[in-house]
Amino acid sequence: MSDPTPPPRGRTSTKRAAIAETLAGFEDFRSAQDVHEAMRRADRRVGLATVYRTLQAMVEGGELDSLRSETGEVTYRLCSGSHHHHLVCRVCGKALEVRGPAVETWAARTAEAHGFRDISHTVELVGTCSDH
Amino acid sequence: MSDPTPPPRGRTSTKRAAIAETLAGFEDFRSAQDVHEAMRRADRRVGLATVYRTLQAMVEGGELDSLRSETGEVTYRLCSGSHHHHLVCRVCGKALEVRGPAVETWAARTAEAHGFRDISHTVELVGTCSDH
DNA sequence: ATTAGTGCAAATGGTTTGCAGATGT
DNA sequence: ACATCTGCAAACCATTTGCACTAAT
Repeated sequence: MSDPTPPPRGRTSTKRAAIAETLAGFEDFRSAQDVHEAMRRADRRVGLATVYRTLQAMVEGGELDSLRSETGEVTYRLCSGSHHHHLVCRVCGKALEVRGPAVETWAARTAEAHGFRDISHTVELVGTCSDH
Repeated sequence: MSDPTPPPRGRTSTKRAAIAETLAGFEDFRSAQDVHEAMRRADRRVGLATVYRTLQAMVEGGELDSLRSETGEVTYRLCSGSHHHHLVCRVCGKALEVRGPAVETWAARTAEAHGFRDISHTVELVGTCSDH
């Protein structure tokens, strides 16, 4: 039911490029506020609203992955392509991508067993990495 | 490192009992606002702040399970005891408890393989149930 | 010219907090 | 009495929106 082909974007945007670039400088998930602050410090001022709008658009366009932090803010990171989940360190925030065929299968089967359609799943692992 | 024994509660609270009772009338996860509203309609008025405070206390005391909805609000439900995950209908909100030994194992192994300790995981399945 | 993109400030909406008064022990 | 519990209103804070303005095509 969802359009697999990302709809055409509007005209080329300077800010959007700057935001994407800033995001590229990070390894893990950052909030819109983080991105905005980072750009401010780098003297690449952007309106906070623009950051929010752009980030959302990028997620819809499939360029970004987003997830909700434990405190409830939405965080973003450049998309790596194929479907995967995250293993996040609760101390340093480092996030590793992990793939879990076992989980995908389990999710599909479980959903089907209960008569659910169009299943999507959220799987996040949080732990303390070896550096802590 | 965390105290496994729920710390002693304060004195017996009337409101807390009312809130727990209200929550008992629900099957799936409800937000603090939902609970507050339900109580208002049942003529068991309570301050919204009290609902928030109480709900949080109950989660800490291990009486409630809480999770964040897709829109970011925190939702609560009486704890059912053993560890499990949820299969939620995106249309009616109905939530089924599902157990996934496969997922637990996968989570533990994945974490270990990357040197992570004290792993906890979040797994939520969202789909459309057979009634829709 | 046209229209999408942007900034700013104001509006939202869930959640938290400060504080005075009610309540259980 | 005394500490905890409550309610109310104000404070918070991430996010959204209205609107005038700038810039890409």
